[in-house]
Amino acid sequence: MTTSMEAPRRTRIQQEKRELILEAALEVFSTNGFRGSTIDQIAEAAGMSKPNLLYYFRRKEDIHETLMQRLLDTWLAPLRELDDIGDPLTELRSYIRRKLEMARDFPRESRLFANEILQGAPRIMPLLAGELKTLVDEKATVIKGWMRAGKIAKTDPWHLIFSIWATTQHYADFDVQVRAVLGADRGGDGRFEDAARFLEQLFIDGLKPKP
Amino acid sequence: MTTSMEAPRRTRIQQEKRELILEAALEVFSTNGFRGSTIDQIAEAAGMSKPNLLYYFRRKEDIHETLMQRLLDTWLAPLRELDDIGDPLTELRSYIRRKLEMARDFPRESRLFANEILQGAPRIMPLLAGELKTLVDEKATVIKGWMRAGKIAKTDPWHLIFSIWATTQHYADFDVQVRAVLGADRGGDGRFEDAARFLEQLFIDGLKPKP
DNA sequence: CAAATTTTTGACCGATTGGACAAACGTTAG
DNA sequence: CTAACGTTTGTCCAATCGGTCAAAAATTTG
Repeated sequence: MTTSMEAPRRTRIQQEKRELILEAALEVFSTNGFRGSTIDQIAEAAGMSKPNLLYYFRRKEDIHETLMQRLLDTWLAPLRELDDIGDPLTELRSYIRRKLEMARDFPRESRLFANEILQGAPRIMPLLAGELKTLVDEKATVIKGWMRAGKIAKTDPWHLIFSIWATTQHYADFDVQVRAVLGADRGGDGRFEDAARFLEQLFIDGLKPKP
Repeated sequence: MTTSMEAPRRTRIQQEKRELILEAALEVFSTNGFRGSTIDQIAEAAGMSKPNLLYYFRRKEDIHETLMQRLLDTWLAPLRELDDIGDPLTELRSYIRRKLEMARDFPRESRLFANEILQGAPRIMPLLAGELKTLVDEKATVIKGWMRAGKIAKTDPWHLIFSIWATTQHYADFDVQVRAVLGADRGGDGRFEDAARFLEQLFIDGLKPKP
């Protein structure tokens, strides 16, 4: 019984191979951008021939689109968890920590997203002005509530969120630069812990309510 | 007398046309990335034919290289001006303001740079580990001096610089996202002044020496 | 087993790419 | 005027691009 809604209805092989392709495509797209990446590169990284890859994804854009859809869900998860209940400073601290952990653990996803935005977000603009804006506005209201209640210092919630995004994602998107500047001694694995300490001091201490 | 050092020795037309090409290339490269841009696009944006463009720059890479060389000088100028003499908080405040002004006035340059770093900085890696690291280390020492003297609060100078870079450049590199989230009412020209106020509060208030 | 279906491949296509080249054109110095 | 030099263009090329297709190979189903 085929319903009007399109159901995936995928074989075991299809599921596995599609995952393999998406993993390879994430690697390639995140370092070369969409136009800078070729189907051949992705196919080779996935260990299959180009026509075989095109059997699973008919067009190059389809791979990118699937990747972006998945990305946005996991990418915004930390912000979604920012909750009204619970201590404001604790909430913000764990939000910053989670975002920094994502920059550390999923740098390719961060770069893929950065690439898309840098080029004017041609493929996800509607999502930015829709779903994303709604979410940010909602959380900005929560933060504003904390400020009105005197729980944290008064600032612009939107620009606060932007700054948290910018500083945390910087360690994924500009990783080469960070490591080059820090050098061999400080650019090792410890750089994320240093960053975590610094960002906590910058944001959390800075947000403590002023007497 | 032709010296062994290569001297430009350019015609007036050559100078003008090269500028025209570089201006066009900045526009194209910053929005499409290096591999995503074509010589035809640049030639059309510069109002000339492709062979004519290739008369002034033999290879596509030459245009990009020239652009990157110029970029780095102007890009690091604000940090170079960060001076030991003068009030520390004033110095840092004007550094942040200058960086934000550059994000506002030269977003294409910022995106060009971001594109290069995102893709692993294949063409400017030596500069990052050399000239840039030297400059940052030098300024970090200056900042550390201020901290030791009790003029500003103690933090990690390197990550402080990273955060200033990240937050200010965010308004150029992620401009589409910022405007989409802020919406029609707050996403207008005033967003840079809002950002300036927020960043001053975040960094400067946060850096005031603790009693 | 055999038939049906899914997966994989090699060969191929038109379009676009970066770049070469010689010829034509324009400009200027003697 | 004319020879030399600087500039511009049309044409062309090999390589690469995204994508098609029919047929072979592998797998699943009955």
